[in-house]
Amino acid sequence: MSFHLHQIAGKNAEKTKAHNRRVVLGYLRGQPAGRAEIAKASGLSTQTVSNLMAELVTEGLVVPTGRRRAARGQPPVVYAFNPSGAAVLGFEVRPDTLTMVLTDLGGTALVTRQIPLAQTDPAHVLGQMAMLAQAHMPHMPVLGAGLVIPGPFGVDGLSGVGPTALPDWDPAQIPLQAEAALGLPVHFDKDATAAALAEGMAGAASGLSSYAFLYFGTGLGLGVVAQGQPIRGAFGNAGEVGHIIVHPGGLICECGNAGCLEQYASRLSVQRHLIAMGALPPDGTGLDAALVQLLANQNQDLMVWVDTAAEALSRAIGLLENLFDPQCTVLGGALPDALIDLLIARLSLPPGSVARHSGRRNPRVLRGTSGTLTAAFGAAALVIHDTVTPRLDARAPDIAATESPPCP
Amino acid sequence: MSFHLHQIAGKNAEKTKAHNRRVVLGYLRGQPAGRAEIAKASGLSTQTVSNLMAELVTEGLVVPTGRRRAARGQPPVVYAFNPSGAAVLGFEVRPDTLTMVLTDLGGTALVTRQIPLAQTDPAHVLGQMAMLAQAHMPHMPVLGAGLVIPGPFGVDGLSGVGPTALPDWDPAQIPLQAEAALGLPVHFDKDATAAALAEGMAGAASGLSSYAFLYFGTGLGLGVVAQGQPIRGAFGNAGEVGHIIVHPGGLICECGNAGCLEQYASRLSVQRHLIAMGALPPDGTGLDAALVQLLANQNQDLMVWVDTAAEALSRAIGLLENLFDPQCTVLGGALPDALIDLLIARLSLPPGSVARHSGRRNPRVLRGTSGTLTAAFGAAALVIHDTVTPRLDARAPDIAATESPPCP
DNA sequence: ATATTTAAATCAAATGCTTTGAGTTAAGGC
DNA sequence: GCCTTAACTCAAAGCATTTGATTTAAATAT
Repeated sequence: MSFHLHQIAGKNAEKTKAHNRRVVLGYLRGQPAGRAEIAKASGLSTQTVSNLMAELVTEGLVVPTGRRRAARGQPPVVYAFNPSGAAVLGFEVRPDTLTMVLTDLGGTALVTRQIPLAQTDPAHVLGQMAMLAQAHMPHMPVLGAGLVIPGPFGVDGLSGVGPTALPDWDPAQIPLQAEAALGLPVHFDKDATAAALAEGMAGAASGLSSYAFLYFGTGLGLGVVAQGQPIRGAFGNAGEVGHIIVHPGGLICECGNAGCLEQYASRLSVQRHLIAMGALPPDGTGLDAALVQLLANQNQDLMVWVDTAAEALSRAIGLLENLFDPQCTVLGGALPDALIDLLIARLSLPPGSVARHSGRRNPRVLRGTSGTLTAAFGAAALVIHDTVTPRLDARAPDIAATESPPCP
Repeated sequence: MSFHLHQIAGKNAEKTKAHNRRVVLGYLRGQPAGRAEIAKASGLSTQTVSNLMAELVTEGLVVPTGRRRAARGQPPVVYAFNPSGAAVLGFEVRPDTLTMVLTDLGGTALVTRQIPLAQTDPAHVLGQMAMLAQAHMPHMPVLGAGLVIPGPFGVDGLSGVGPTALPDWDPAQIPLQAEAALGLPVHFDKDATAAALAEGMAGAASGLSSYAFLYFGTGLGLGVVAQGQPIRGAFGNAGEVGHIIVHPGGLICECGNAGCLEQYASRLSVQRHLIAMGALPPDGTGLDAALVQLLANQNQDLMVWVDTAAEALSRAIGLLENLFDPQCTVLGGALPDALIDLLIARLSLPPGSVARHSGRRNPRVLRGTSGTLTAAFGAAALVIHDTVTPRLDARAPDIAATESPPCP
């Protein structure tokens, strides 16, 4: 899988059927419904929906839940999406850890495993992944695997440095190698984008078609879903929010900028702050426990950081609102819930934002799924998303096709 | 047309054919090709491509350009996209002016008209539009009309104020009314998004699938195309770049923010600066002529503005790069070419950007189409884009469908 | 109670496109 | 000249959706 949209593929009857299956599944994931309702919503004939439903029931992806007696007429047989009908794998690779989750189609964890990584070369890690997967194969069918790593990919001065560096992980090669190693279709993406999809599937953004997800990993990531589709950009690096400048002339970042958001609002930044204040040992261990503790005590050192971080985040969220016009912005990832809640409470969002819309139905900012497994669940969500969301298929270029013509 | 992606529609044989037509046309718009090549690129059979081509040739959208003798085997008959095969209309409505362009499918102008608007109520303006269209109907088929207005739509404190306000122009109603008035399919969007599509069709971004277009209108707009699709956001307000904060604590903007980009880099900002410097009469007339003149003289007052604007733009472009990961960022719109060139020359882009990518093939920033007709051409581009780009069709909700479930 | 109305679901063609496989045409290479 | 390669065409087959007539089942009216 590459990130450029090379050439959109043509369709035939089979592709059309696959599309319609996704339409039906996607609708049913939102709410249980009878066949006639689905037909009306999708524009398909009831007969077609009947045929598809019969297949989906056979496969176990959908289950009838009895008749609904509502108005006149024969009451419809209501069908519901069956999360237990199949499973998916999600892998998150970080320089020091490999995380695997096995979830059902609802995103509910069946198995979670974390193992430390001594080496980070793809061959070794893929071997570990295959081993883990082998050891936890469920009885239900496994539809595919998601694989996420921290971004950005292939950026001078950003990718090779810092604690998230994974050398030799080429986005163009890895998915194919992973498919070979796992024997499953593999969906590859960066952690924040995947985490955003997870949030849209079962979390705070469920049911939304346009939203932004700020992901606290080591740094700060961003996944944006616009009109139901994740934004990936030309090289899969969209959403590199950690290095947007919120304080011109502010703290120097290793990326070369001054005043990067990540310097003010990230795990690393709070860790550094607490070490400097003597609230954490110099090696920075025990951050999560300390955060919970300090938060409970309303520790002033922490509050100082919260205010600074909230100011920086407010600017960033204002930006995201004006650039992406999301239904809402969600904050989640590897920080304690209570801390994220506090950050949200301390936000002062800029007034000049398209988020102040008369048609708005959602809060501007919400807390999403927290915890260190967020990205791995996101990886699983990549597969689920692919299963239930209609899409435009791309075709890989065959022979030395021009990848992107030069800007004239 | 609404901006929420309500529910994706199912496909049948006819829809499939329409999709495949777009695939073929889209490929041919990039480069002339033989049928076998198109088949290979699209994954369709040669027979299908043959059938589609026969239709497209009959309709005049595609023309054979002779055989290409290349390697062994029977030389392919090469077909080219025929821009003259049909025409499209583009309308731009501003509070004081209605602009219409009639272009061929290559985006080349056949007719351009501007008329002043005394009233801005939709009924009157739609009447004027119908009148203009009527008066300039070409002999070739007209595929549709694009209609653009300045954004944002429905935003408290932004939409109703300032020189771009068009009260009573409801994005949910206008397209339908326009279709009735014109008797053509109408594509509605905000000016900058449409202008971006135009740039991707024939301008600096042609052939690119991910790019950002900064549009100098009265204020400063942004259109973003990601993976071939324009980003519109939940309410069609994505790309409201004028009100992102580039100078925290800087100049007060009427939106309520301090330090908005628009205060530093826009027609209004340079106009205000030149008036303050006495280089322009207090009513601000004659801006364009003055700009050309002052530029030729390397006027110091103007240079001061250019440096300030370039600094603000550099920050904004850095942001866009990190958030959208475009192949390049294009600057265009209602400023003289030479001034845009100078702005680009004076940029100092931040180093911490995913644009510093090893796979990069395009300049980070380019000048695009300038002139006051940019947005109207963009409106026309909406129709052309729709004609040649495969898409996921949405279905309008039928009866009291939940438009967007509340963020839980 | 019984008949009527309304709506869902099924059955059995029919329809629309795409694909397949055999055959034809036109060029380069030996 | 003959073989190979590749593009293209023709006719039949295949796949999935649609259409129109029927059946089923509940709410309402008589």
